[in-house]
Amino acid sequence: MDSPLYKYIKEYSSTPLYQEDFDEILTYFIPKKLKKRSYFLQEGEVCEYVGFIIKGAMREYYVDNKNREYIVNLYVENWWVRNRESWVMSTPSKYNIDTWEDSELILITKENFIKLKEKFPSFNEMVTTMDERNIIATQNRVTLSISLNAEDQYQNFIDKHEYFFKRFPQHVIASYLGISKDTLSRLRRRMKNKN
Amino acid sequence: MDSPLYKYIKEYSSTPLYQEDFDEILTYFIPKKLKKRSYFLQEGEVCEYVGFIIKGAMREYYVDNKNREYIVNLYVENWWVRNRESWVMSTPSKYNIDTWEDSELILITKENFIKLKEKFPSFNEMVTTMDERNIIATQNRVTLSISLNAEDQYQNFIDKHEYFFKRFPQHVIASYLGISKDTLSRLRRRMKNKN
DNA sequence: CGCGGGTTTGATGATGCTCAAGCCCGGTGG
DNA sequence: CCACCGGGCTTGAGCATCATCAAACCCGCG
Repeated sequence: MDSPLYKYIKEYSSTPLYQEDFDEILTYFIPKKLKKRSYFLQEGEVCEYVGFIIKGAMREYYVDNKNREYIVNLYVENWWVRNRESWVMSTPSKYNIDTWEDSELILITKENFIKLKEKFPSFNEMVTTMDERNIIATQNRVTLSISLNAEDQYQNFIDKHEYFFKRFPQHVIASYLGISKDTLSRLRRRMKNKN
Repeated sequence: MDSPLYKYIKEYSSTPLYQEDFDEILTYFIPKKLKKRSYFLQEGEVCEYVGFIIKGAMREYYVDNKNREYIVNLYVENWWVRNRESWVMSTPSKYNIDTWEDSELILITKENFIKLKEKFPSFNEMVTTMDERNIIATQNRVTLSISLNAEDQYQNFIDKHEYFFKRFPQHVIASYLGISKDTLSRLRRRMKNKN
């Protein structure tokens, strides 16, 4: 089986998963293609679906009252995408999610997602693992943001997230790190001169 | 039943929980008292237990190579405490967790924690809810840290976390917010003058 | 050739840090 | 009862870092 989702479940769960079970799992998903720069979720909408990214790149961002954009998450192939708060609470999203490249996803509703967790132990285990990793990664991001300066944050980003680094332009990465594109450009020059 | 844990499970799960089941759940926990300023977890140790705080206040912090402390999490009554990364991965913790007040906890090992999730649906649901809230809260913290200046972060902290505000001194809150105690002191004066 | 998106650069200013000193206050021991 | 101590908070001077804004540049593409 060469479905990316199948591989993903195998990787993040130790419970066996039979072919026919996976086939059933797949029936709960809806394929969806999104052209570059189209919304997966817009501020004010309730996030009804979780998406699994087969192909593409996406970003999640927040717009403040001065119309500044802050990119809070980036997503590429084999990532789950949703706004957690809106999805869990069924409240209007404070964030936007859109595609940075043409993308292919498979979508599933919250109800079906929960159903799959109850019915298939391997699916459930995969979700637990994924959530745990999410918690660890986000916590790490907080720690880095309060303990590192701009340059060290950027260096750490390059080291740990090459898969993002190759896919998004500098000003997107700057926003993700909470620094201005100008500062990022300058510190890149400084770093280049050092080596 | 007036056990704080019982109330907690009821609050964070919609599945019924029978008295005798809860009694069984409790047998998996180990009571533990910790005097003020003693460690729950020290850097380098593997986090073997999750603790549920019955009484007390704790902090989790990171020490960098210049010996600066960065407080990354605060905990009070009715919170679960652990270092997630060390607990999940069974790797040496990069963080310290200690008590800020005399505290009473009940502890449970990872194996037993997983056992309870499998055996008691209400326990499992409570854990899911708790993890989801954790993800939402931490994500929010990231968003705030990249989009707000020091003053607005502090104001937001006061508004959203009075239960921490009352329990920890200023310099601890400053560290939690990623700003220096001096800056916090100054912006408090500025804010006072405004009103 | 011109356009658009992305990056660089300079000038300037705001924000927050560092370090050292002093203050306040509650607790303790003589 | 007073002196002292320690923890926490405040304050000032000087400095480092980073943001802002505007302009220029670069390059791929229609």
